[in-house]
Amino acid sequence: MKGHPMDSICDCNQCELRNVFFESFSDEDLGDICRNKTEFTYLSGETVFREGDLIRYFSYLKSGLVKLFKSDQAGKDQIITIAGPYDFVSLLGVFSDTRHSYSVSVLEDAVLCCIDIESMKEIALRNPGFSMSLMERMGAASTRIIHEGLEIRKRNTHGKVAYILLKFCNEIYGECIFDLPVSRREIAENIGTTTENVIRTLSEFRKEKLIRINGKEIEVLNPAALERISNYG
Amino acid sequence: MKGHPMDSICDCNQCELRNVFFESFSDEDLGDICRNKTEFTYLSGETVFREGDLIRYFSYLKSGLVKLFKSDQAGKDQIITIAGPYDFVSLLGVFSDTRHSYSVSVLEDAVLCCIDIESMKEIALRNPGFSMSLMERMGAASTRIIHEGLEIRKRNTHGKVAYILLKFCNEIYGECIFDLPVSRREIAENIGTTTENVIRTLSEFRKEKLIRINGKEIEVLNPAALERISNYG
DNA sequence: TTAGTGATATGATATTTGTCATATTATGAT
DNA sequence: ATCATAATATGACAAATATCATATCACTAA
Repeated sequence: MKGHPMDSICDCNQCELRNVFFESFSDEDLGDICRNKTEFTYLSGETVFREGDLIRYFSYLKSGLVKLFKSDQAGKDQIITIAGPYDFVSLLGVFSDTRHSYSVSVLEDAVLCCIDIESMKEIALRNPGFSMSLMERMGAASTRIIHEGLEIRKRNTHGKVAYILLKFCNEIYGECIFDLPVSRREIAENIGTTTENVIRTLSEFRKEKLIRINGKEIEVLNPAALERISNYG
Repeated sequence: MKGHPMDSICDCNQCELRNVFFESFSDEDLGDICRNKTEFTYLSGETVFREGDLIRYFSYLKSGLVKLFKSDQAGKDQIITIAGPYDFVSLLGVFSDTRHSYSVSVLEDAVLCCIDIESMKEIALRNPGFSMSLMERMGAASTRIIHEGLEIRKRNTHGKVAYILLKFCNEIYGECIFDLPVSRREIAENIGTTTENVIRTLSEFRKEKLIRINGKEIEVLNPAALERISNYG
């Protein structure tokens, strides 16, 4: 699946994300980026790229939600992280590898800004301030993923599920009521347990009135108690 | 603990690591690095820096073995990774953060090459090729840590212990017989289980003649079987 | 509509893992 | 040498987790 290039190419000068990623840019460099970028829209369920595909773009998410994941030989997936607006879709390997080391697929309709990787390298090479801020931002993204992995690794199943629910509340949606963008199986693939354990744990949280469940809709009724469980209760 | 600056400052021109980290350097830049770096030696058990300390250096390991770890409020440690020669000690946060987000201590007597962080930033800002190769190398380091975290997350205890033993064989020492540089507790802190489980699992591997144990000395007798267990047997 | 498939849900059970107790061996300090 | 402490080791048991079976529900395709 290739995504759908937008007819109306956005104007990078007006891009609300300019300050986030390209603050140190001159107008010329911004023009360069603008000419060498394509915006792609994807529908929920579509694949952006697969592990092993050639890297063509440096890309970041303007809107929507995607998952980064790896598949093993048995076909089982392992979710690395869920990325939202302002997050990078191409991680650090983008400048050193020729092929993607993970797959990306879309959880909620998404718009990606994709900049031709060779152009990106050229611009970085003649704009050291940009290289530096890129390094800072990509460093922060990697640090976040590493940190999240450690947080998950040290928790038991209850703590893991509480942790991921709070991530949806606090980081992804910013509210205590939301539609889960992933299946129970995907939660399991994210936190490293089985689908049944996720379902069971969610049911237990429901019985204890910590959350309300209606299919994909989740409401966190007692965030403080979930925090306690997440911090190992 | 501050480490012990070497009396004989090495000549970066002669440094065997030059090709690894600073390939794109001009002689002038190399001279700059050389003037702004200090080599520190540390003994096994010493601390290089602690989580929360101000970042003063960009540093990499010339020789020896160190652990990168985080401590929680209860004082329990979690090992992020074990780093060897040619590995970075300062990770990606080094250019964006002011304080270290993890601690580093020494497992085997180590020599660190430490370059003043402000000098490093200046040099990177006027040498975009260097920024780029730095980004590539730090990217590869982060990718390795993320990958290792995923590999650990998906294994059960036997698989985790087999995985870490094979890491010592294949990646750290390059032979099947070696002295464990870490305690059983540290292995547990690395793979996310308890000390008892590590000890028990090692004993089981010994009883099944997969390994030979003599205190810290380990010999892997059946790497193929360990591989099978690591790949989930 | 109906059949088929995948997601959610729950129970039963076996296995794995964590916890607690205890003993022995190393290691380091005085 | 002696003491204290940490590391290693093992058993017993409780708790957590994985596995297997089964049922219902939702959704898609024909």
